[in-house]
Amino acid sequence: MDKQAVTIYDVARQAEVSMATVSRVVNGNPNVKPSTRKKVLGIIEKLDYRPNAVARGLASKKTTTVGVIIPDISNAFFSSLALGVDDIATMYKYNIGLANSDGNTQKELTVFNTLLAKQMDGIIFMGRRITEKIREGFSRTYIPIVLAGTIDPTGEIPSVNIDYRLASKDAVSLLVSHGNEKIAFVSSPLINPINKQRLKGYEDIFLENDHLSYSEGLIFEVNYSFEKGKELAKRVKNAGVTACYITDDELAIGLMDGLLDLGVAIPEEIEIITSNNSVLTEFARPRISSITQPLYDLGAVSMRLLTKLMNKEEVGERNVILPYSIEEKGSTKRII
Amino acid sequence: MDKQAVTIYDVARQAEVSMATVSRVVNGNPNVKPSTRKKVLGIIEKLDYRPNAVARGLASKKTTTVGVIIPDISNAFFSSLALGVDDIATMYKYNIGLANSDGNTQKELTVFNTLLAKQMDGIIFMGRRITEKIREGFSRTYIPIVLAGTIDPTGEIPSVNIDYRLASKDAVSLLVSHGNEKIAFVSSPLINPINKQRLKGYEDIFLENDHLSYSEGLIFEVNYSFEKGKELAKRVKNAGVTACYITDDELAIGLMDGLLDLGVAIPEEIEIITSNNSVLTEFARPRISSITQPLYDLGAVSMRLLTKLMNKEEVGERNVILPYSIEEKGSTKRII
DNA sequence: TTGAAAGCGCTAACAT
DNA sequence: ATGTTAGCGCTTTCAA
Repeated sequence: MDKQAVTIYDVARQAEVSMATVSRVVNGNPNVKPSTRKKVLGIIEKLDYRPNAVARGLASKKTTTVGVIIPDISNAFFSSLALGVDDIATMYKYNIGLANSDGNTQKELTVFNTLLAKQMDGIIFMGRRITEKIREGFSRTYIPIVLAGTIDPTGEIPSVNIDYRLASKDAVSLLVSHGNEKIAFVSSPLINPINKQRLKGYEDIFLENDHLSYSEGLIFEVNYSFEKGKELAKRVKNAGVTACYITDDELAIGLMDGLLDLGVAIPEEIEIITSNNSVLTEFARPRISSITQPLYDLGAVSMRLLTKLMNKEEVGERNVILPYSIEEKGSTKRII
Repeated sequence: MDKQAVTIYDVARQAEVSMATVSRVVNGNPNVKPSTRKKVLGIIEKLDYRPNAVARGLASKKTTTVGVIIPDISNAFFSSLALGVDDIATMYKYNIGLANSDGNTQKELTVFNTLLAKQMDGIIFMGRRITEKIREGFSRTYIPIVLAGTIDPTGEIPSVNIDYRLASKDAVSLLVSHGNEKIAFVSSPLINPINKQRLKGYEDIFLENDHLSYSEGLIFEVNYSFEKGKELAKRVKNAGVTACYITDDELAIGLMDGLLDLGVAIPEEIEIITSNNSVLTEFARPRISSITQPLYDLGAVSMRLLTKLMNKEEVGERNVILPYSIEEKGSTKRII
């Protein structure tokens, strides 16, 4: 049936050597006489033989495939990480087993289990938060797991992130330096530990600036999405804020969109700064000032870390923190 | 080493049945006495046994995973398709083996081959065009392949698309109905068969409208990307066009961005309509009018088609055409 | 440098 | 309804 019915045995027979020898040349084992190697290679070419990775996986207990669990592949933030993961995976000859979790706790667990069943050599996990269930799932296996752009409050699981708290503090600082006194903190669900960190960064500002007063009324918590941001515009406007720090780009674009629809001038009347600097911030008008996270690198470094873990190499810091910066664009005032 | 060292044999022994019986209950084979089934299930639970999918794959010659080849996972167009693919794959109990091809012909072939080596049950291919090399690769295997949002000019390979020619004709028609006479066709590389179709749609307009004259100077061909679109703005403006049809959303946003920077009023001075209606068109200001392609469905239907092919079910049309529509937003004039 | 042979964990006839 | 027994295609000792 399968056109690819050529097995290692066929090659061995035609090359008049044993399977073991064929296996050796395929795997680059040096203990093969050059002349035999050449002969085997010739037959491989002639027969168009390609090793069956499944059989290989069964025999060697390695699949050279890593699972990637992702809340939403169509989200610019996560897909940028995924690109970084894929590139490094390819570089190290790994394939990707992709699983969308919809950010659904139950589904995260399900896909994690099927990924385990498929014998992934390691797992990159992206999620909004680490639930007890998934943590328990993680603890039932020895295969390495790395969190990418995802915080485990306990710090037990290797991860790659930026310092969200410091970054949001810096972002809000910028707004403060522009003279803003009523600054909104617009956040996707605070149950997400990253958002908790960001809120702390926001609160840090009030500790250092006596003339500012913290108010519950300045905290807005909604769901992730363009639409939710848009719906929020009226409330934010009515709160009388002159600036907003926002935890998600889509949310930020939605909010800005809503504000513009309400006739609010940006940045003149309300300044906006967001968190992820995804391409979306470039596409909006005005362009949205943002914390710049190294999205691609977040994914790439996670995958690199995972390769080390899979190879049982020595790794220094298992909770990697990457640098960030603040990029001022059109949605904040340009102070001269 | 592995915490998951439990095999079907362990379960069989403890449940005091044969491996075959365990296999039967795991696979839902009805030929098992309820009481034994219950006993086996109990042991499975107790031992936390999870079937090894690799061994299964080797024995059954089915991996229940499908390969997805994608030019750029971080591109909104493709990642939306990918989401549709993933959802339907999950629904049919398939996993996804993802491979980014960078739109690179050579890499497409490489990843295709590794996907084959990993014994994917089927492949979803997204690309800008089908090269002879990849076609040859396809022809060397019997596993089903479906093109998603990708045209094979020969129509040999099963595919799911919209009627790009008709869609672009409709889009340009709208511009004509608004009184525009100099309408630009701004395209990513025309070597892409989809763009060729679109150009034909654009040309169809001139056949039906005698007062319009086709001119080479109205055709702009650049690379995919926001930046390229932006760079193009001056040339487009200088060409004196009053409207543009654009083949890619990022390109459209870039072009619009560039035009706005040049002080061009949109849609008053130049109307813009694009092709993919990705979320980006919502994020831009003004929002960009667009052909609406059912992105998610393009992926979902492709995957559904692939499941039929993998099951050797009867399929009516192997080259599926999905409906599209035109959505007028802020970048085209609203005629009352 | 090469070969023989024993699995890897499971499925799928074939028997019973 | 259940068990026996070959493999699936490869890696990997262990010998030679």
